[in-house]
Amino acid sequence: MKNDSDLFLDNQLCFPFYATSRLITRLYQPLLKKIDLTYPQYLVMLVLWESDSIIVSQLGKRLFLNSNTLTPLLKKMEQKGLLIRKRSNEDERTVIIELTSKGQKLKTKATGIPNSLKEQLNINMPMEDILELKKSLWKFLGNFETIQL
Amino acid sequence: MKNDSDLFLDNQLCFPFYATSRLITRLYQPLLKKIDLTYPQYLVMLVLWESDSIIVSQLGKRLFLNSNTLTPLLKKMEQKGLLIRKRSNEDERTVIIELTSKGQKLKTKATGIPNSLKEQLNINMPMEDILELKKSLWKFLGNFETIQL
DNA sequence: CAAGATTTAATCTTAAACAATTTAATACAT
DNA sequence: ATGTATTAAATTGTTTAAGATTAAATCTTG
Repeated sequence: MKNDSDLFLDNQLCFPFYATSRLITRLYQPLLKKIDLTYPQYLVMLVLWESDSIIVSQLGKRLFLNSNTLTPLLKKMEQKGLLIRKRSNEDERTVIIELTSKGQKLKTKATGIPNSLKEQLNINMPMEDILELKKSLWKFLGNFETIQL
Repeated sequence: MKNDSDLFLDNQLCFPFYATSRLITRLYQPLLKKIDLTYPQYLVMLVLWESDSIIVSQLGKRLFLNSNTLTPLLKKMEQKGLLIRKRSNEDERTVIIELTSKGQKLKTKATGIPNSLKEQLNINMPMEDILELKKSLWKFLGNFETIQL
């Protein structure tokens, strides 16, 4: 069952997920800087642009994040004027997040981002990095026997 | 070209990578705590267990990390006695990382981790989270038209 | 060989992540 | 109804992640 090769970095399925996630975030960074958002902040905005208003726990379920991450993040976004936080009247434990008009308007500026990113991917992503990751992912698609999460 | 649905969270390929990566790291955490490692520290150990000695820049290429992340990480691991850092004689700019015997020995304790993780996955990962991610990944495998990185 | 460019790691700063704990509100069981 | 459990968010402390800059060594090129 246990195998020495289980500990090879290239046999860890977790690693391409970890590395790809960070590389994509890096690509986003210059684009998001133009609208003064970080990547996790952008994810919050994506949710709010869909729903306008949501309680923290539901937002957390959507993004797989807890209040220990979300609370400081949302406070920062409130300071920027993108949203407001208020306790619910029905249940004082819950906090409702509401998009402000400034937050609404930001959506217009954001519409070009997905396409810009695709261009970024070709221009600024080092080709060796892409190949490395494609190789990793391909390996796992081609050979499930050695997968280690 | 631009489409309103481009900004739907569920159309972002980046998100399942980001979320899966964090969920896997969370699963690792209790297992790695037993051998006093964090997930990125574990990745460094995986590389060192393969090569015993490596310079920082090469390690960075392997893990897609720069010195601004690696230097503090490696210093912490040096304090734990897992490795030593020393300047190369041939090129004083480069820093060589070498596994200590303590670092070597840790490998034995780590051999069970990949299998333990698979059990963790079944026991401790909330099934709804897994289903959510499977749905996301499936969506992208099934429909490349709407992919937004 | 000397000036400028490049490489390598370290430093500084800001922002996420997340475990563990705390605080407050609500649900619930006897 | 009251004490106990549960839930929601916030707080605290530690570790990553990464942009921007710095400092030192090495390479390059005239």
